Amino acid sequence: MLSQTAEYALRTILFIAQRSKEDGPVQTEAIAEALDIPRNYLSKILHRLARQGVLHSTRGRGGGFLLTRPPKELPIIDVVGLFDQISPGRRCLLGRPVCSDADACDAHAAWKDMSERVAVFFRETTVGDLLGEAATFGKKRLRA
Amino acid sequence: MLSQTAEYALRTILFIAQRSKEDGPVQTEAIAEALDIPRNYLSKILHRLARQGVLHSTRGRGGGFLLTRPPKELPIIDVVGLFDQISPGRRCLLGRPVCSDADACDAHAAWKDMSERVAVFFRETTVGDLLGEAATFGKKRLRA
DNA sequence: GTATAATATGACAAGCACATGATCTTATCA
DNA sequence: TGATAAGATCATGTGCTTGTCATATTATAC
Repeated sequence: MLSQTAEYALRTILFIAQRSKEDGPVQTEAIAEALDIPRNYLSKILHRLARQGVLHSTRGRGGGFLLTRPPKELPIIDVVGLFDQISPGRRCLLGRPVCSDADACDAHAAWKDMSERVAVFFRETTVGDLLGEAATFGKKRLRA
Repeated sequence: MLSQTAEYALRTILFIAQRSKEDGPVQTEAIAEALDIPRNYLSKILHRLARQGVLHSTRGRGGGFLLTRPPKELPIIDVVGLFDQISPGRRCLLGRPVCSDADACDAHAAWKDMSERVAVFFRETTVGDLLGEAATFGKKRLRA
């Protein structure tokens, strides 16, 4: 479902969210070792997350990475969306160049429903939800 | 969602299902041209579909490919499943080596629900459904 | 101001999905 | 039995994702 890179990114964000609460900035080396991710590859992922404003990086002694937002305010689409294309109108299952509500293939309605569900999941689930800091995900969905 | 190869395979099966009704065995060349799929690449896909019993191939003059089953009895998982891994317990979103109902990450329940929906779609939708030969798909889902 | 700790980055290589080109094999027809 | 029509197969190429190695850059500590 997710590319290797996007999965690395998501696990990394979750790790930083937890670890930084007690220990402050989290170093690349610590993440690489804890999550078994190649160090330099991870470094590039971290850099990209920082460039896009999800992480804040500081260099030098005592440096590392911190979240720029509280976990509950960080939807996971903001993490995986940097690496994988999740939502933007996943194309027709049958590869038809045009497949809209108006001009639909037979799979269109059911397929659209599912791909929208997936998109909603990534948009509405936050890093905080996945950490169990606030189990709001299930409740939100049930109430709705 | 589907790999390029699996999409080729599905479109090819749909094309053969339609075309063979009137014209008998369908040749690689005709499919390649009509669907704009590289000829030799298609040839390998066809060969694989034949090996797996979805298609029947005949060589020589008048040869080509035919479905081995009526479209309504051919779930699309039997086509795309040869090329993409659709269902078998899509792994944990967070890449946890173990992520079961018993030992679940916080995303487990919601994620499982969605991946199961996708699997059901591929299992219960047939080639016939997609051709509109029998618009049973929507009806089935609505009745259920 | 030099040593050290950390991120940043450029060059490159392996592996896979996708694709191409050439050739081999099998069947039909005259 | 030779020409032709078709699928089968082998070798190779290309681009992207993933991963590696080496080095540059920036900050802190003493």
